[in-house]
Amino acid sequence: MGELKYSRQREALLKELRSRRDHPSAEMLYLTLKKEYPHMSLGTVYRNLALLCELGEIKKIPGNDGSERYDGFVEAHDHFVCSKCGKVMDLEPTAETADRKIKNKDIGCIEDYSLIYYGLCKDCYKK
Amino acid sequence: MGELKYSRQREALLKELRSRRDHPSAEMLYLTLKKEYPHMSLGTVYRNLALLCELGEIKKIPGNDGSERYDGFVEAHDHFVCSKCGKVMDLEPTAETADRKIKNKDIGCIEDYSLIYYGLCKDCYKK
DNA sequence: GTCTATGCAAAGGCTTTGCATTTGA
DNA sequence: TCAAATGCAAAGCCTTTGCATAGAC
Repeated sequence: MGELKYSRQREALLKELRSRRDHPSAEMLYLTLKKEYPHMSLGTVYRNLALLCELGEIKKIPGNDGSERYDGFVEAHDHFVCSKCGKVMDLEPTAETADRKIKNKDIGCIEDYSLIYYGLCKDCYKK
Repeated sequence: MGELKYSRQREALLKELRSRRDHPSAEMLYLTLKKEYPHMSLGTVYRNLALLCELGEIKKIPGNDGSERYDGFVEAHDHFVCSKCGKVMDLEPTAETADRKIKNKDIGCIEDYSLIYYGLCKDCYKK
């Protein structure tokens, strides 16, 4: 693989993702960034999201509506996804889960984990 | 919504899913069922998978390769997904995770959860 | 100058949907 | 008989890719 060159778009994307905790989709990010960079393309957003994931700068979360969500915070934490409105919220990590080690035993080597709770968020629960 | 009518295809689909623990995708199921029911269509597989999920008979697991995987066993348990070959394996549920209750507090109402570990399976780890 | 990143649009892959027909009760 | 389920194909949606151009070093 080649060298990594600076790109204004990539910097803006990472900055945007680090500034919000609402776990946006690629398109949500695209729409936001388009305001500042009118020529920004969706392809560039996807390419940089994939790159940033590989670099470990961000994380991908499977959304409930067919699109992937992105999280600019990589410290261990869990998520809650509202089945009705699709909102994604952060939860404190559970110690037991984070500590589980099965390296080289039954499974192989665990590198990461994703714990997602599903249900109705406060707002949707009321209705 | 209307009544639920018996369908040979749906029964075969559920039976197939209950008979294996490899968490197949819709297409994998389709290919298997096509042997017994040559006219089986992918659309029918998808429609019945969605229906069985709603009924709580099966569960959907976000795959690592862009396609969803299906699990015919709904008792609480966790999963391990190999980042290399895409294989999905079962893991014992972690008590702490399963017990977490946040109903009506910070979040809303938790109805379900999905805990997925990522890494390299035994086979892929060796290489 | 050279290689990476971008913009744009087309292509891909998985899933959903429309509609005429078949099937279960 | 009549709504539900199916088969088939077309349409949808999100994401990836090809290619010419712009930008970083």
